[in-house]
Amino acid sequence: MSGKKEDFVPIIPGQAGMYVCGITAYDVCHLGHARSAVVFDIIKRYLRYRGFKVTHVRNITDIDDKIINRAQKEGVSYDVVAKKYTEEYYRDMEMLGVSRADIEPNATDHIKEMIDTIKGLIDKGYAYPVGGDVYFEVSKFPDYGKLSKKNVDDLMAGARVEVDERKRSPLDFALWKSSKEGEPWWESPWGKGRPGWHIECTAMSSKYLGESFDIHGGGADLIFPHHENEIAQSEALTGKQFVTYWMHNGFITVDKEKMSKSLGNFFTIKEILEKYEPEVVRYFLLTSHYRSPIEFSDVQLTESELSIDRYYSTVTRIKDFLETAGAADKPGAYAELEKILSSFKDKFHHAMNDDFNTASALGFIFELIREVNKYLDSKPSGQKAKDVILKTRELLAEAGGVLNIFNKTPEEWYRSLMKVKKLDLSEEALLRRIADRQEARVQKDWAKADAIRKELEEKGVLLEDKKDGTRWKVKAG
RNA sequence: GGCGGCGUACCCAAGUGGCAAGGGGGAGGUCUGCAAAACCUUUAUCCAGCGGUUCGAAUCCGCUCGCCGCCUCCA
Repeated sequence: MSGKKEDFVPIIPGQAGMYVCGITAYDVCHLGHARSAVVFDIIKRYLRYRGFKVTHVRNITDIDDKIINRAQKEGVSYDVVAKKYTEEYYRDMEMLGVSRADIEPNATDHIKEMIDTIKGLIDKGYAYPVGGDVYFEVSKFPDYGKLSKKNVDDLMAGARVEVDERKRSPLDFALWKSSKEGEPWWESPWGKGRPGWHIECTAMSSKYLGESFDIHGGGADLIFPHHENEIAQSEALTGKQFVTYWMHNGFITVDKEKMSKSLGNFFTIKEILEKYEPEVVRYFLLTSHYRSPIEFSDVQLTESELSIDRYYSTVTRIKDFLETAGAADKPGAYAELEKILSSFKDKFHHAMNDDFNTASALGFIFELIREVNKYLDSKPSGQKAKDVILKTRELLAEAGGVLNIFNKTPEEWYRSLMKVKKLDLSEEALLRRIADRQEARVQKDWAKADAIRKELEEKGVLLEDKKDGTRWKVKAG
């Protein structure tokens, strides 16, 4: 609300109530929807990791003009459309490692709560019915505009031509809309109709999180009017502060412009997952701070893929080391690595405590990656060396766990890459060629060995000769 | 027009007034049958520009330029 970073002080110590605006289920989701979901998934995971008991509510708007339009176009009932795209949404989110919210309410399951809320607002004089509609009277709520930092006069000056002359002011917004012929409807004290968009969040958040709660999130485009209107409705009704912390994620851009339905410059999650591994997409979304705009491009996705590959290459080295390390007590120069290890958690927490700075947190992860590689290059052995490496693995897993990335085995990562890159090569055929090449290498037939390596590289597989055999990986990037 | 944000190397990107993280790329090197991976060195005397505050500013203030967003449905 202050527009600045603030320390998190929950209403109930140790707990956090978080409401995040989900989607309107009228079409498939694009990357922008994914960003919002991933960002708040991380926020929830981190708060839990730090010991907060988080109640996460994420709504689905399943009744609205766009849904009705789509249903009419397709000649089906509105709930068929809503159900279809809700399912698509959950499928996309699961791919991206977004966990389910604790409560995922649909608007249409809360018509009664909404009607009660609207009745309350009318009783208190903040809303008025006209015909079958009910509007919220903005002029009755003096704080209107406090979140978006707009003032009512400016809004009035900029108001577009108003079609509905029954409204007392162009700024007044609908709490309840009477239904037109052929539209879905619910019975209400004002006749047959359906709820306005903003009221569901007020009714459902108070039902599940109380009249006042800690965090309310969503995309930056929801600040006005959606969240402003929620504040007006909620605080008018209860007289209490609605939300302590408002958090809004920035946009995905394409050629610097906001990715959006209306501009038509969007990429659906499904399209992107045709070309990129889901973890790549999630990682990409974490490489910038959540409030900054992030430019969507193949170059950036490819770099993300390379970064992840670097991570898994190191995991492979760690695994190889732990399996083959000798007993000879030669711990080598571990001081530097130990230094990084001992400060890693603090740095990671510090980054995440600072408004969930995932980009900075990733930086620390790669700093640790470099140090452990350096240490492994020194060819250490013995128990001390193993302990240090085990500690490294544990810390990497912990950080990756919070961000819900880096949690595959390298084998899973390469198989997944193989699939998404549609390699014209089965794992069996690949292993056969590696065996062929090994034979050639034993014969010191370097020409043949190199030819096989080249052949596989052209198919998208890279070979790395190690002391005890050859490793393969799918060429990233 | 009102309100808000952004501008850091070849690209992406973090940066809480005190020697400019991290990733990708480039150049050189170590290792290797040759590679790859990994590591090392190097690639911003400087953070859009100009002023100001300060012992000290990418970080605070002012102005200028450029880009973007919200003000209408929108993650």
